Amino acid sequence: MTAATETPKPNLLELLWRAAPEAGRGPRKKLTVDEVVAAAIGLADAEGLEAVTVRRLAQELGKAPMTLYTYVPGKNELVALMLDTLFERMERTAPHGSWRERLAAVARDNYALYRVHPWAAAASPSRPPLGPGQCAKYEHELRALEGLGLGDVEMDDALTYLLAFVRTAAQDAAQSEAERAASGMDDQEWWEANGPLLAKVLDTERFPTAVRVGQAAGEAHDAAYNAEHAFEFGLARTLDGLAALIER
Amino acid sequence: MTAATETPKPNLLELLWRAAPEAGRGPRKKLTVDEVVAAAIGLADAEGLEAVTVRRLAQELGKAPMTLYTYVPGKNELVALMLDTLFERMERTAPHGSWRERLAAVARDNYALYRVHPWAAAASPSRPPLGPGQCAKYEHELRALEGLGLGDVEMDDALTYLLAFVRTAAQDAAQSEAERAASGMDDQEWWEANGPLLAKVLDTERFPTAVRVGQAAGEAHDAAYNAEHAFEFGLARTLDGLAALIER
DNA sequence: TTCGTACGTTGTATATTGTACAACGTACGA
DNA sequence: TCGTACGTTGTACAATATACAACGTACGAA
Repeated sequence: MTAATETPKPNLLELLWRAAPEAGRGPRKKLTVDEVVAAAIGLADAEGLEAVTVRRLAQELGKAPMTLYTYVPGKNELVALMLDTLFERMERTAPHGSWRERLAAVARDNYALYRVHPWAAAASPSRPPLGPGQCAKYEHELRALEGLGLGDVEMDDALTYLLAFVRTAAQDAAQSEAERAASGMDDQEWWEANGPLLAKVLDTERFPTAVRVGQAAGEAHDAAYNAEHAFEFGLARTLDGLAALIER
Repeated sequence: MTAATETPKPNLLELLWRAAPEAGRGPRKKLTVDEVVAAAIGLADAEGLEAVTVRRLAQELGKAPMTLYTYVPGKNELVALMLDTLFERMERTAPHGSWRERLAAVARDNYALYRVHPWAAAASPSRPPLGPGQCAKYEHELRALEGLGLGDVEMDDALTYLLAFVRTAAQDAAQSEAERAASGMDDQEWWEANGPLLAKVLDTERFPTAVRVGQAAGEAHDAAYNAEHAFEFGLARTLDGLAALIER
């Protein structure tokens, strides 16, 4: 019952800021948190986040699975670290031009990040933990909104709104790709398989507008859902929406 | 090698439209797909989607786990059915007023759905499978966009954009609540635990804007992240953004 | 220099998950 | 009436995160 020998789990924040008290006695660590996180990111990039299991990652690093728990308290914390590392590394276009150009650049930087690391869109929460990467990102992105006459709270609201749009757009794009890949059917095969039933069931009496618009949308985009188009359309709308706030 | 006795797995679309050919011989089924789906929805509402396991759901229905696979080919299909059922049942405010009021009503109906069934926001893809519920929903929502001078493709784009916003807002709200509940810390406890480190690490030299704006935002909302505020702010922006398209 | 102990490493083990497979029995159609 | 298609279910398996304890390393005090 002696509480003296308790080794408290490192906090997520301490981990993010690499503020863990370094060990004294015992064997030297043969890895670093950064190496573990980098390996996890590489694995996720190559094979998706679902391939990042403790076993697999350990194997990739030439260690036993349980070893990783010395570096990271659990898998959730690992993912948080992966994300913050991405945020730290990501491209930050130097701000210039009108506020609209500056915000568009912020949006495109984020979208590019998520397109290169599709797993990140799904993993990233609306309010990421305050790691160094996230803070640097927040600082940079807020600067695109300075000097526009917005209050501090409005600046945060506007940025959160913009980033949520981008994250969702990227998430939808990645998911749509993943579904296509998983089904193993291209569009034509899908229609051959499901067309007859749909034709029977989608009568224009019950769903006149839906059938008309759905068909038009389907034909306009080469796939059933064209992610890039949705992003461009949404970005324009989002900036228009912010214009109503900024230029009021 | 006789292919005559193959019982092909029922297609997801067939399942959604309840178009499966009813069985002839053999014992009578003691449940229906709808009962299974309804039980799953109830379970998810009460204890979250992660509580909906095959074993648990079977127990709830007084059956052996594997029995469920007679009604549903797998868990993915079950979730799709749960969602479509929600869409079928959901409130659809009768359209009236300006286009802005009509679209706001669509957004609020969706938001209300996701707030009552928080698991649905996370589970629902950007393009849900074309079940009867989804079709009825699509038809109803498109009508709020008719007669505004938009092309068919633009109508679909605009609706997709609006719905993605609502889904994300609801998702973020649910996630923020879940995290709060999971951590078991209220805001004060969190600050007591993490404040000292943050104070050390967030120096105003590196992150001047971030610290200033972050503090203002944190104080403005009673919690670190106020979901309802984000929804109202975002809805206004989203409608403003669509206004630029509609009233051009 | 020595030696106790804190701590890194790892093998084993457990509780959960989705679902494949085969046995069993029911009730329809010939 | 009876064969067989199909609903039901027990058992089984692979994969997950991670708890626990054994083992050995190397630091810090003697």
